[in-house]
Amino acid sequence: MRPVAIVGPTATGKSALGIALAERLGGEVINADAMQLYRGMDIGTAKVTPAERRGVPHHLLDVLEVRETASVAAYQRQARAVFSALLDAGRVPVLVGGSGLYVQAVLDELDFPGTDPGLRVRLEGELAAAGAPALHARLAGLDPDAARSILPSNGRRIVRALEVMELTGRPFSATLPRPGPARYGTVLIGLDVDTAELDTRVDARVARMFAAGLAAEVRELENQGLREGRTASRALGYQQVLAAFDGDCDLDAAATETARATRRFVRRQRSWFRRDARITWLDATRPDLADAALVRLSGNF
RNA sequence: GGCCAGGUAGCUCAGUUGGUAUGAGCGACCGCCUGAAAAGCGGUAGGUCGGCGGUUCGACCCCGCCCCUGGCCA
Repeated sequence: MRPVAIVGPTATGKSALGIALAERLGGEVINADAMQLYRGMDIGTAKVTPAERRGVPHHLLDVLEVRETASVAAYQRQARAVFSALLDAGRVPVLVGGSGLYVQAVLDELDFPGTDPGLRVRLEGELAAAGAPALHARLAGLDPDAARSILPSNGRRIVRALEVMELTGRPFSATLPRPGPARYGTVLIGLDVDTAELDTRVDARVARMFAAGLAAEVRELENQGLREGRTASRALGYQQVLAAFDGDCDLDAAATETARATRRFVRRQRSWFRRDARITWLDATRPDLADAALVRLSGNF
């Protein structure tokens, strides 16, 4: 049986489908959601509870502390190691998540040429001092191709391009993911829901998170260094609750803002996944969802 | 009832000493995406400038009346 990846915007039921498929295929779930890597970020990331997992093993959940910075490259190494181990053991890998780059890092031929914290700090200092356009001009002199594909205002990507060049001595020249088949013969299934309906689901889900004690969860994580966490402190819901703790707004406003930001995130997830022609899309509201997904997996449709 | 302030983009507001609104931020829509990706970056569409009259070559801007909102006084 070929591995399967379940992708798509948030709040469409990817986790539940992943568990259902794993049960029926003799598989195990591998998380491909950047924020669910964090230990303690449960309510706000809608992480499946042990009970909901129904005994299906889940990998790459709770592997980072909130003060640690997430990294696609590190994730890629770990996820591929799990994939290989499962395949060796005759288990079916079920990759589930909404972080497009993370999914791609596992399934496509992406190489990450390394990083250097000291160099990073230096370049970010230069970015702060000179501004993005100045660094972009330098990039244009070193690697015109890269400069053309990165906007002069996008400081972050400019810094990364310069870092790679200083590190490797070669042009950054972003190698676009080849439009080939996915690694391991993985079948990609996309879940989506009509926009108006999904927006309603998002609103309901955010309300549920706040009612379930998201604020208390954030308070606890704050004690564990959430504010120093470069990645975790930016997570939807967490970011907004921290702002409320700072007195910028009350918790109701934080909830409203979280819902709004999540809707925007859904749009961005769609625009990322839409361009991947390998994905077979299913309407997440159909009652026979798991069966429909299984049909795609066996290739008889 | 009287006085004052205000009514400009979906929202909060700039602005025009009368000459086709360079409007801004947020939102919306669309897109980009290689060690922070629930991040980061960009593009586009939105306005009969509260209504009706008047003055003027020309009014969002001046005048009159009216409507609405907030405040103060009775």
